Parts: sequence; structure tokens; C-alpha cells
Amino acid sequence: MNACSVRLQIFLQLQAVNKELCSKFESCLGASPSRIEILHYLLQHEEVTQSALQGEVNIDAAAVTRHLKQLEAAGTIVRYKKANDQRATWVKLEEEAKRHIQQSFHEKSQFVDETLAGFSDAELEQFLQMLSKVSENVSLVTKKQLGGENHEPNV
Amino acid sequence: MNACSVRLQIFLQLQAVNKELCSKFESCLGASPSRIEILHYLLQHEEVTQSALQGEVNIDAAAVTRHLKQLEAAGTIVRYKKANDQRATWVKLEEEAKRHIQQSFHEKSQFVDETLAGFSDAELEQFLQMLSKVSENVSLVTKKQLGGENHEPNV
DNA sequence: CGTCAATGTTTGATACGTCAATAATACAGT
DNA sequence: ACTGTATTATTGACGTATCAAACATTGACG
Repeated sequence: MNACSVRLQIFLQLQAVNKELCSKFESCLGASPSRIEILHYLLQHEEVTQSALQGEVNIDAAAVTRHLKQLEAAGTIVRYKKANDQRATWVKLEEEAKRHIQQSFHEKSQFVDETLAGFSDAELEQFLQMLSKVSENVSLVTKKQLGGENHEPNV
Repeated sequence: MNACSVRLQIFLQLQAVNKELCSKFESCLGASPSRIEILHYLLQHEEVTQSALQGEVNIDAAAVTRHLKQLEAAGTIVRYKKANDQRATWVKLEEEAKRHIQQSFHEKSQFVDETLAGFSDAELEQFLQMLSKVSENVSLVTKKQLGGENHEPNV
């Protein structure tokens, strides 16, 4: 409750909020945020390769593979290769699932709205900008490498 | 990139930022945010029971137990029971580790500072408030239950 | 053609979080 | 003292993320 004060609190709060958000999200909507992100992307793109998808939603290729395998098994998507490149696998929503998801997205947006209730449009805009700013800063930190002297296992 | 517009973007950005943050954090500082939270709390409280600790850092009791067992094995903390209540286990940092962590925290605060660079004090304050507001909203959503008609597995 | 590097996906090992079930202790009421 | 309930910590089963290694395919080049 002292020292690093506000900044540290923000850091911690960000973690906390995110965790709560994920948890409620999942329990209210029956799918993890990651999965929703994937479906959301597929809803808007018709046909896409795994690697492209993986570039958009920010998760590991391995995780994408696993999600997609499950979604395929559940009949939500189809995966296939094309003649010109046998490496890439393409992904597409099943028509039936598509409709289903669109419906379900309506409910999702309600959820999102509620978590951001009480913000004016201006505030929302500002909030988004702040988040983007942080995101940018984070990538910069990476580049600067941040003198890594002390790398013992359990600090 | 359309419909739910800003709010959805915020939602997604929040996820993204958090993920980046955790990832860089861990790679820069050699310990997961959860573990840091635990240590941070211990640094400020001398002696605490696991359940109290678990209440502060927002993670499952099972996860706390596992972290603490590792930290104990690494010689970072001690765990012990007291005569008056044999259920509770108390946790305390080892003196040596304590000094070590304090040092390491200095670097951590640098990290946090960098990720929040370019924010004025007022903005920081506001950012924190926004996060808290969201947090509050999320808990409200929980209570309202949010009509859960559609609970199929892979939406 | 054969080799090599790049690309795209998959798998295995590992880490960490959740929930549910279990175990040990504490305590209150009869 | 005995029984039932609450508290605390632990464990097991499971889901999902990561990284690193393996694998298949492609395309370039000698």
C-alpha cells in the first residue's frame, strides 16, 4: 500500500480485472475468451489459414491447433488443405454453427456492455487509448531488453 | 472491426495487454506475476496464514499451496503451525530471501514504470479508477446472473 | 536431382490455474 | 464426551497456455 504506489496498483489491478473478466465471461457464456476470439475472427473472415489466425488472436500456434481440433471434432468448423500448398491448413466455420454463433454473439455483447457500464463514450475512447499505450510500452520494454543481471529461479 | 465497436475492442485489448504484460514480465523478471504478488505481499506482512494470503492475491487456494510448497523447497519461505490452531499454516519469508527480494523489487518497479511511461499522474489515477470500475461492474454481472439460456459446449 | 533453408502444423514436456473431493482440526450444542 | 458443522490445507483430475522439438511440404540453388 506504499512505495511503487499507483503504478504498481495499476499493474495488480490489471491482472485482477482480467482474471475476473475471464472467469465471469466463461461462466456466463460457456466458452473461454480465447475460443471466442477465434470464433469472432472466423465469423468475420470466412476462410483463413491457421497461421494467419494465430497471428491475429494472440495465442501460441500449439494452442490454436488444439482449439481447432476440438472445434472440428464438435462440428463447429471444417479444416482442409489446398492443392497449391499442402502445408497450410485452412479453417472455415460450418454454416450451421455460423448462425448459431451470431446469435450467441448478441448475448456476448450484452456481457461486454455491462462490464463497461457507466463509462461515457469519451471515457471509453480514452480507456482504449490507455490500454493501447501500455501495450506499446510493453513491446518497447522487450526491445530494450531491460538489463537482465539477476535471473535466479525463485526470486 | 465493426459492431460492438469500442467496447469489444476494449475487451480484447484488455486481454491482449494482460497477456503481453505477463509474458514480458516473466521473461524480464524470472518469476510469474502470481508468484511476485505472493512475494510482494509477504514482503509487507512478515507473517501470514495461507488463507489470508489467498484472500489477498486473487488465486485459488490450491494454487497458493503449490506455489508455497515450491517456495519452501527453494528455501525462500518457511511454513509452520501455531499452537492455538493446528489447521492454519503460517508463512514467512526467510531473512536472506527477504533482502534478495527487496533488491529484485527495485528492478520490478522499473519494469512497471516503463510499461506506464508517458502517463501523467492524473492519467494514472484515472486509469486505476477505470480498472476498478470495471472490476466492480464485473462482480455486479455475476450477481445479476445474466440470463443463461444458451449453454452448449462449443459456441 | 539432392540438399538446404523456410514455412506451417503438430506433438510432448511442463507450468499454472480451476474445481471437487478429502483430511485434519476446531468448536458449539446437546 | 459425542456429534455435526465450519475452517484450513492438500490432493487429484482436468483444461489450457507456453516452449522446444519433430515433421511434412515447399522452393531455391548448385
